[in-house]
Amino acid sequence: MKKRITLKQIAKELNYSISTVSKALKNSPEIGIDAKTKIQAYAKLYNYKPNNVALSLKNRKTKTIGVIIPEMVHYFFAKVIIGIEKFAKKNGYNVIISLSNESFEKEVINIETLVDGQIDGLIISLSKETLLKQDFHHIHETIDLDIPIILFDRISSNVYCDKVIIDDVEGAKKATNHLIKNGRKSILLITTEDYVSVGNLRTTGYIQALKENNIELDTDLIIKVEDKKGTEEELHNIEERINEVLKLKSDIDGIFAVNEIYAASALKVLKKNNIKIPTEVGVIGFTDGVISRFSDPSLTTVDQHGEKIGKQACKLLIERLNNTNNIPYQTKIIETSITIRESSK
Amino acid sequence: MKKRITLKQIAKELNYSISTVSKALKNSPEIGIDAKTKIQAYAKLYNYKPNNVALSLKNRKTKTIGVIIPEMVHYFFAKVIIGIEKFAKKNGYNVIISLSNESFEKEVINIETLVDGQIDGLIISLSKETLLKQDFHHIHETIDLDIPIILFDRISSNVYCDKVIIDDVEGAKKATNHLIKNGRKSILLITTEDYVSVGNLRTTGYIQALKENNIELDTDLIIKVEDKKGTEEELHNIEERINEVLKLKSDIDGIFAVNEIYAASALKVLKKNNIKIPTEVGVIGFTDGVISRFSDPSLTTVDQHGEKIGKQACKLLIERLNNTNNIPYQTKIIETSITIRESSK
DNA sequence: AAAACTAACTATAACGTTGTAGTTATTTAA
DNA sequence: TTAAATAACTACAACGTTATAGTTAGTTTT
Repeated sequence: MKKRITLKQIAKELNYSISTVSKALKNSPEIGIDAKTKIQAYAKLYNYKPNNVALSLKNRKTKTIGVIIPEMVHYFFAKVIIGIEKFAKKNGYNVIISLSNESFEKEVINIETLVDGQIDGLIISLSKETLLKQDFHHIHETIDLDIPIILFDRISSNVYCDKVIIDDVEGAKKATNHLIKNGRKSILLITTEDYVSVGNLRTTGYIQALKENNIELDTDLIIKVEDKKGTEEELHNIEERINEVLKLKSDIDGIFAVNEIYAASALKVLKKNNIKIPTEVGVIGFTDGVISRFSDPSLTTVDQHGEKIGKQACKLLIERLNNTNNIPYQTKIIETSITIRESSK
Repeated sequence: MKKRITLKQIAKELNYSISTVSKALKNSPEIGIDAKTKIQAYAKLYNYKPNNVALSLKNRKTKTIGVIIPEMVHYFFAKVIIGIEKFAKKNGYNVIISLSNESFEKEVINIETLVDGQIDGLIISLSKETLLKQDFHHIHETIDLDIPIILFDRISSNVYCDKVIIDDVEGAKKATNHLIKNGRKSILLITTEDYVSVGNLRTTGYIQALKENNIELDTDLIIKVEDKKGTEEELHNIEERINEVLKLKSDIDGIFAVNEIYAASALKVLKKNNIKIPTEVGVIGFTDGVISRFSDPSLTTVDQHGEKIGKQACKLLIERLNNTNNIPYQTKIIETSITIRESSK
């Protein structure tokens, strides 16, 4: 009903010019005390708020940050968004969220729509398909348009921009070492195919940890999962493979899974085989999500501190937006930490 | 580097007026074929895209929908957002997401920022604090400003607007009936304090189901949890209370929990007491999330179909945005369904 | 008392678009 | 052959804001 009031209307009503009203509301010294009080009172009464769209047009900035993530139903990404949102709000920025749904095409479309004047900068975690294709033209084009991009977690060394990642190698090493310190020697790794950068790096960390502890690498102890969509049958398939390896290698005393779903699957298979956790086999996952917390036994995990990652990404972006002179690109590494629960001890 | 090109620049470069360029790109019959081809080719070459901010200002609509949810790390809300996002994109709308974090104050601030010209309409699930306070002035003010609001899930009958909900009473009834049909008679209810609307309604459904099956209501079988933030100790507290009741009432053969966290807690306590699931006690939760799917045994749940809710909410909103003549407010009810898993059979 | 200054305003342009209302030539009708 | 019609454009205003550059009237300086 009562539409939002504009400067024009105030000006007309109080018989001042638009400029006077604008300046009075900004408390400019150019304006006399009488006019100021009158205008400010009127504005307050009618709850004047400047129209942000007009401001965006004038200032050529929207004070909005776009975020594109591969999926929503994922503890880690949800946490990252919380971090971004908090930091953004605190600095007067809004956040638009888009989902690529792990699809290259959707990622491209999302970027295009957002770049059409909606946002000042972007924070992106690349989709699996993009990583597989190694096609980053959409990212490059956006950067060329002078719209800064921050990549997090799912990054590529072929893109030059600011990045926020965890040290996946280090995290995986910590996880593996944790199991080794518990006296475990035959550790099963459940990871993804190599094209998923994080899976790849975590595999590397696992291998390094073994080497540093003089444990010989047994490739039969590595399960690489074709990681598409988490359908029921795919899940079943994973369990099947874990089961097979477990039968084949009866001396397995530890399992390191590169995400919590694989870790939960491992728990299930172990329990089905009446293998005691953690006494006979210790299990550790990656990503400290709800599944880990509520599984039985609860899962020891490598915590990625998603909220910190989000905050850092947002910070990098806002810094870049405020600095017209080009600062060199940075890659920030967020420390992981291990949360020890029942599945290992 | 290469900033986005505008109509003005094209006009200057090709020696036409801005209007001509604008019309040529819209394929207006007013413009000659020569000019059209030249202008369109040039625009394509330089990848002209209209500036959305300018369009928003001109059209007084932003083609953006604001969404405010109480929390992000929650399967149900994540699913709702997916539904909203999909439907919005398909209809040329973008989605801005804000988090109220269950706080009344944040909810108010979020609405204020979004309403400042950023969005055409809002989709909101109210925070617990708002529901407790019963203060809806911010919602009313927004509606007064002619900005349509759709409420979902956490609604209030004191607000007049479009709403999308599930039939919580019906869903709880279904759940309770499911247990009863399995021959269970002494069913423990784990619910929230009454001010949380959904908890309240689900309690009602439970009571109704008992009544319809001529089972006498035993209030000792109802645990009402003070539902604040899911801290570790609060969780522990819940488990403690379940344990007590279980000890006290040894004939309990079914448990209905109004969310999946309570259900998971119940599972834990049962297992600790060596009570067989589902043979001795059947368990059913509400919300079909990851916890239910990955728990052991996996949890039977009432599926709220969050994505459908999101889609419906978005549909209602867009319909209202397209219809200037006031249609009466609607409340859409999304059917729940039961997903049967190992915890009941 | 003319020149310089200042206080308190207003006009204008610009951000990028688009729709309406002109303005030219050129062609057609009477 | 003059009026009317048409094709192919351009000018202008408006969306809401702000910064820059005026414009007044009144006050100070000399």
